[in-house]
Amino acid sequence: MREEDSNWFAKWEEELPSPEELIPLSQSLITPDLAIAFDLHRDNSNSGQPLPQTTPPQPNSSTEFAGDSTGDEPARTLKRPRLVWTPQLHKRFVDAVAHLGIKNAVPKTIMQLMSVDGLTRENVASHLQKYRLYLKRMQSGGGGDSDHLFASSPVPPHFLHQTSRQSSDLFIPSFVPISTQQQHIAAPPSQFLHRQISAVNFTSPTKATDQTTFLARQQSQLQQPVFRPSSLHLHSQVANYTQDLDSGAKTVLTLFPTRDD
DNA sequence: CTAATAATAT
DNA sequence: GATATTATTA
Repeated sequence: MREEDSNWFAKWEEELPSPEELIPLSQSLITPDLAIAFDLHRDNSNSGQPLPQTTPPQPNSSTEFAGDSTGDEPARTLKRPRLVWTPQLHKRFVDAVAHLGIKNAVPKTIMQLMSVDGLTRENVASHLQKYRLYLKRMQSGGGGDSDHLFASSPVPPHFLHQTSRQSSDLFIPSFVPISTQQQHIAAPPSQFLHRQISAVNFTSPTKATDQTTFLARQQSQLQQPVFRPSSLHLHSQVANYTQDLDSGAKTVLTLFPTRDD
């Protein structure tokens, strides 16, 4: 089965374009601020889950912020919409876990590595929990037709084999710097599709993954519609976390700006 | 952090 | 109403 170990990554890296990868997800992160700014409080009629394939538009190119109302400051204490784990997002998750190694694959670290703005530790923790259950279930019974999301991303063999420890994950080849060029979190209600907000998300600076910071940042953006973040921006930050990895971990990740997803 | 349970969406 | 997904709590 060793051969598979060599191959699995090859196949993985091959990155075969699955339908999910191809579909243009128009999912952007809508901050509570924006939500309220738009007068959309909690429309659960349809706001929750955007059907993956029913979301046609891709008007994300516009960096315009409709109606930057003046009185939207309280980003705190507001409940942000449910996070929707898209295949892409999940892939980032899996990548992060894989590259961190099971050992360091804890919510906090994963979150940091993912560098997905707006993503909280709780989000990752919850997803990680479910992911572990999925792995377990897979070892046991196998064919699970329910876990469509998880099935969309290949599961590194390492995950299945050992339950804990093992840092062999370090030898993993080229690591894709998880740059947050266009991340999709939370689904925009259909109503909003008209005024689709293209939230340009940059990775967190040094370690400020705080929601507050993030929110503040987005707000700033709203007021300064002059952002065209280039890749440069990104990897300078990405390079940062290298030190943050496990103290024993020497095999630092090779981070180049890749526009994978 | 992890596991269990509640809440919410489909 | 049941099931799946995510959030919250222990």
